[in-house]
Amino acid sequence: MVSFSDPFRLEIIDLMMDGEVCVCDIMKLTKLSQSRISYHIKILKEAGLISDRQDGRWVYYSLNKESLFLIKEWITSLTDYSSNRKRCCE
Amino acid sequence: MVSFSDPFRLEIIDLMMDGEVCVCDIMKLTKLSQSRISYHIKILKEAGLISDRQDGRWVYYSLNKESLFLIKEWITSLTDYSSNRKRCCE
DNA sequence: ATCATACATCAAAATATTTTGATATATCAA
DNA sequence: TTGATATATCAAAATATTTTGATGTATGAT
Repeated sequence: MVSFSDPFRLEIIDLMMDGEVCVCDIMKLTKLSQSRISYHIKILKEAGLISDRQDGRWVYYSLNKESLFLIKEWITSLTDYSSNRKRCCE
Repeated sequence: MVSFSDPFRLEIIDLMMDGEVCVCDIMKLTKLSQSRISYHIKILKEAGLISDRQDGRWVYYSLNKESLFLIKEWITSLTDYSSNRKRCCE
């Protein structure tokens, strides 16, 4: 969740919408530098949001649907549980 | 989305799960300082994630279900569109 | 009118994140 | 085996966010 916190990471996530991308794809599509992309990719990977698959010199990244699903479930739980019960400092 | 990026904000959001809370509630439940809470509340408010309602000296905050729903839709679009089509640097 | 309470705001300090540029590693092609 | 490409990693610099403590504002109680 906390790894969603950077606009460039959101951009990278959006690029993965329609399938696998390699760092070189992201470079072409975003004009970000290579090390900058690797840095953000690392954060997304550590958060479990993306998966990687190496093929030769390329590493393909794609969204990890399961973790995205878990986040959706968390958001659902936030709103569903809410009974609008009021509370305050006694 | 970017406003989810702080663990204390996530904690505050979780507290709002079961209804409205005021800053004083959050203070009691988290032991964060008042100005610290106001700071995070402000960020959540600016992101449209929470709504506020004043009642006398108290301000009650609650989750904005619509904006949470929009986030869920965005996540859904990320995974649903994905046809796992491969792509690479030509 | 005065005081206490609830919360907001502000500037400075503390801390964390991001960017950059250099270098490292692995793979493939020639 | 040499050279080029794809990506990772690192340390320093740049930048952004968060925390703190002080002060401000509005409300309601006495």
